[in-house]
Amino acid sequence: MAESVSKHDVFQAIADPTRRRLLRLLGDQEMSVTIISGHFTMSRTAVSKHLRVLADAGLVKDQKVGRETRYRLDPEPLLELKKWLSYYERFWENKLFSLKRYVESDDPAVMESFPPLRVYMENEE
Amino acid sequence: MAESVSKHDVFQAIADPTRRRLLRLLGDQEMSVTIISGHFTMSRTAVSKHLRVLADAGLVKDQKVGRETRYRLDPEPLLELKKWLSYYERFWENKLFSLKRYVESDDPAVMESFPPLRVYMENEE
DNA sequence: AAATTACGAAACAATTTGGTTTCATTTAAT
DNA sequence: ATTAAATGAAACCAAATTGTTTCGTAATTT
Repeated sequence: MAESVSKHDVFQAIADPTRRRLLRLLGDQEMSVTIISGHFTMSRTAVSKHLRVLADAGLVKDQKVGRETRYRLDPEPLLELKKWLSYYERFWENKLFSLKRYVESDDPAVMESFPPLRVYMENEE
Repeated sequence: MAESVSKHDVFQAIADPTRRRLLRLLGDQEMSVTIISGHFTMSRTAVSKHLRVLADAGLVKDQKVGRETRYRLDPEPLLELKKWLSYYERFWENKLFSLKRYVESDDPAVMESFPPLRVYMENEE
């Protein structure tokens, strides 16, 4: 299961809004480059380059069929993102959730569910 | 709950590996700019600019304390990412999970759990 | 066989990004 | 009152990003 080191990483790949639109589009259906670029105002070549970035990140796969190249979504690399995000779950669970309760409750006792404020330390790590 | 339109979006903000390291660092503890930049080889000013990008995306909050500026994580904007990602859950649940079962099972009957291949249509949307 | 279609490569340009060094300002320490 | 520390703003630079147009090539139609 060796993760091949891709030229572009997922974080980089999804940073661009056009590429996020592409992923959505290809989630519905496999499509040729010309059909895909019909959904955008930019040139076909520009779309093609975005597809290349997505392919380098492993987010899409391409397949030659006759003279056309069809792209389809491969969501697998998004698992890395999911994993990265999961680290921050605890912050939502602790801080934000209790904050929401506090804001919505009007009950000062709820304040106790807050974790103590962190102390600023000079020598961390 | 009007989402203020931030100058930088979350996707953009987390695209840079340095900024992802910053988020991790600030998750542990609130810190001053000097202390933070002590964790990086680049200049303090460079780190400061990364912090600015994160702040523009709402991912960190800053607070002036005397002559120093302390930054802390604000994970809330990551919920947008989580929401975006959730769209792709169905793909993992369908395609990948069944693929994994297929690959690992050696049982050709498992093949039936695959959804039919999508037909290429000229006129979508 | 000739024309058309689908596509990527290449060269180019504008803008953004990610870094630097220098400088001014505010606050704290001596 | 000076000096030192903490920081952001500004000017600058190299490289990457995002787009364009032009061209060549392979496959399909006519």
